[in-house]
Amino acid sequence: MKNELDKIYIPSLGELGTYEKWEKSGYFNPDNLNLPIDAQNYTIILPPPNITAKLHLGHSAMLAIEDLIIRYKRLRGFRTLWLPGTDHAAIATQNVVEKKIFKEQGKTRHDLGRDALLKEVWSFLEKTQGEILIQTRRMGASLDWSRLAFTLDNQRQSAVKLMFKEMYEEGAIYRGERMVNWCPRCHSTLADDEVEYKEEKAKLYWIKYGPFVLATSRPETKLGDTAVAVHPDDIRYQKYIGQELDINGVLGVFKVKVVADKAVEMNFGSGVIKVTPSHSFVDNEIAERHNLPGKKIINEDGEMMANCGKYAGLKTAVAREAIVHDMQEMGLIDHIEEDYIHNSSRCYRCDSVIEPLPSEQWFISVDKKIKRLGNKSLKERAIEAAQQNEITFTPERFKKRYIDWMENLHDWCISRQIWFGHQIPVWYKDAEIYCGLEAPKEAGWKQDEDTLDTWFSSGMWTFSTLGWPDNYVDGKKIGDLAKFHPTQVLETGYEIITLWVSRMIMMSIFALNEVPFSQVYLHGMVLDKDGKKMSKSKGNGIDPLEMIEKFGADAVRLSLLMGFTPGNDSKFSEEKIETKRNFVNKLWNISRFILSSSSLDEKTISLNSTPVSRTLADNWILNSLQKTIESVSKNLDEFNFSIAADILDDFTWNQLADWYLEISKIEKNKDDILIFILRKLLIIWHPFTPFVTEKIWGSFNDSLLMVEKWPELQIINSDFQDKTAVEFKIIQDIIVNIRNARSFNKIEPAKKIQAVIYAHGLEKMLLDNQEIIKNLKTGIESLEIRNEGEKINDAIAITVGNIEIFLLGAMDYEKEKERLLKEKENLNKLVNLQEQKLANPEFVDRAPEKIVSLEKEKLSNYKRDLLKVNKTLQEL
RNA sequence: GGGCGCAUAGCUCAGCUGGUUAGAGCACUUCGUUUACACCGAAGGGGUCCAGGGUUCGAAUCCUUGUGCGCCCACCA
Repeated sequence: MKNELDKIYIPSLGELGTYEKWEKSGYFNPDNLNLPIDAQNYTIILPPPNITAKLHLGHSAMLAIEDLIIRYKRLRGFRTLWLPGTDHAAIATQNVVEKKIFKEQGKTRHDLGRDALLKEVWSFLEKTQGEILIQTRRMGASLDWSRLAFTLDNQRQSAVKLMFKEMYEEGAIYRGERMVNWCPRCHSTLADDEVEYKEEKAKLYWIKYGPFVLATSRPETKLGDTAVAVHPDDIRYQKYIGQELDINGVLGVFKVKVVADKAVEMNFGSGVIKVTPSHSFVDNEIAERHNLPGKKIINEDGEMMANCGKYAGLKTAVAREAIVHDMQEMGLIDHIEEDYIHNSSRCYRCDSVIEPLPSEQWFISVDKKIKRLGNKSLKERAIEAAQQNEITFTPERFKKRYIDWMENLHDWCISRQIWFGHQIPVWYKDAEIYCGLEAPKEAGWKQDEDTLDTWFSSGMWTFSTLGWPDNYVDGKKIGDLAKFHPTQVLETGYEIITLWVSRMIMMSIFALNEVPFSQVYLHGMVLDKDGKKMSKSKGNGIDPLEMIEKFGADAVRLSLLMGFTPGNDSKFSEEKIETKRNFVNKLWNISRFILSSSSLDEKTISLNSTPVSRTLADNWILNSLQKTIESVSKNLDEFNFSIAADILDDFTWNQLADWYLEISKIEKNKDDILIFILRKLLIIWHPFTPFVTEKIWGSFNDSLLMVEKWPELQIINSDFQDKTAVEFKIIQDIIVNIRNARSFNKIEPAKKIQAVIYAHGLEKMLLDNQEIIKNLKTGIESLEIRNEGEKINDAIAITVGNIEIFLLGAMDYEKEKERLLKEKENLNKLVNLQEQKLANPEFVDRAPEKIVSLEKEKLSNYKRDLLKVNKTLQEL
């Protein structure tokens, strides 16, 4: 079969149909690939996008990279699984929906109640999830949709429950009163990374505190103080350490202990701090070290508690004013610093000020020694995995970031006081507590109202999607889990290495005692053209769908793959996509040119074996194709996607299109070679630009390109390879120099000139290629090639190595003189430099011999050229 | 405060373990509608590789200091 191609490639016409063809073929599903039993498996689990909003360009980059890897591996004969899914993103999603409801109906979640709110969330979710899946398909992602998962679907729900239960039974999950970040507005704990810090001005109160004067920004917490602390080395306060002091406060005299702790900085403030163990993280740690009691004085609404006398019931900010007022009357305020700048901690959702509170919460213990992990803790195993390179990072520097973060990890608070998410599978009845997969049968049990941190379920993503726990029987993996876990690569943005990557590693280690992936590849962020983060509120975002409509998915993919190196952010603009669109069109037209040859018949078109090369150019291009295949394969194997694309781009445009196709118009009968190259080229480009390559392939093949075989690395025999490259370079140089000379001398392109070439030993080679030299945009009317001859006056003289070229009939003496003078100057400089270098005994004695001889050769070449130029100049 | 990264052509960036005259795309200048492509072709101009110091026969590349950006973590009483 052979169908004519249109003059310009219009992506929007064919992409949907092409994707449909792929999907219908069933080849996205590894079970349908016709592979030998011993084919290796290759798995990537797609980082599930949040269903809070449509996809942005960051997601597109992720899809482009992962699809590139997967398509490449599929072509190389791996049993590839790329598994799709979405993330319920508990807090984020509930927040979006809450805001929406408040805007539309003026109601809060408490007005609606749990069930009604959840109903709203689910209907919201259905809509955005649909949009996300459409966007993903439009990018060309070859995901196995038959295995689509959601972090909160039924299967994942039962997996999460079991995981919780197992961890609870091992003691890896516990309930306890700990300091948490509490948002009084959302009524929920926040993870450390959900807290944002904002610099702002506040008042700093210097208060009289027994024998001390100390600074505080929160005088109301004085009611909860149980100690003061100083640095152990601070000579000013040595005598107080260990004493118990009576302190005068707004509610009367109370006792504090003086402790010495290194957390206190001597040079900050007065070097004395008050310790409020129940309402400050630092103070809490000090209290733990010194065994100090805590006193809770602020409740979950951010109000002063009953134990605060007349201040009870006041919001903390109000209480602060009142207490400062009273302290001033009592003469307890030394002075007040007005413009004190500090960081206030805020809720990342509602911007409320965070209250650190002791609260009853569920935690994952990262330090507990766990029997099934050989009496190591989750933290130890997770660090070990990176240190011993069970998991490697690209780029490598993120290994350090991961390990540093892991080492400082505190117990992970996994309970959240929101409604959307996995409800904690624990039931209470009076003092009894039950953890299980379902509610106890008897009446009177009440389930814990809290839900789990969203990262708990997404931490299980690599194995919950592969059928854990059903596929894990008596400690043995079966089915998909056995085939596809551990996965090969986790590809994601570097910003969630701590939030997500680390959690997946811990969860997988606990559940399966194996790492979830062997390789972590981290991409950077896609920024706008000014280097700012794209965001909806700033309105600087670029909508991927719009770009796909305009330029095609292939162009969008290429723009995100090229010039994008691992771990580095990339500034992005529409122009970049445009240039890639141009390339896609170029590839289209190259194919169109090759396929439109009238002599192409069915036999040639289906030809798959290496054609015999007949000329130097044939040899050169096949040789070059082979090198390209080799180095593209190597770079893809090493995740150097951008470099691989650059190499391919260079071959396709600068070698094939600019040279070989032009030559093929001169040296005829290259159909077999051209079609051979085209076949290989389409296969290699396919992982980058799947749509256009599949479309072209489909115009002369009945099979699908996506499951073709990657070319063998050795396509031609390697004899004379180097000779070929050198010889063809000479031809190229001759041509370029002639064009150059024409351009410099302003010889009109249409004007035909005569040329005489003295080949000095390369006569035969040049004669073999004289048609090319004559016709390849050099505008030569007659060409004479001889081994040597007399110098021709009245002609533009060019030298290429030993070869002398004279262009007759278009001499402009002034121009030519100018050119030669410039060349002379340049050569003089080079000769000087080179002589200096070679006169340096240290260089000659100590540099490798190869380098020295190379440099010597260079010098003699320069000198020879200089002689020639001088001679010509004289003659002019 | 601790850690990491970046600084190369007007712009966006490549340049791995040091070795021909430092590259690409875009932009710019000149020329060109040759039957694959104007989403094109030919030729060209443009760089003290942030600064200082060091290692080396040789440094954009390695070490060190400084400057200017960016990010991550901790959080200041």
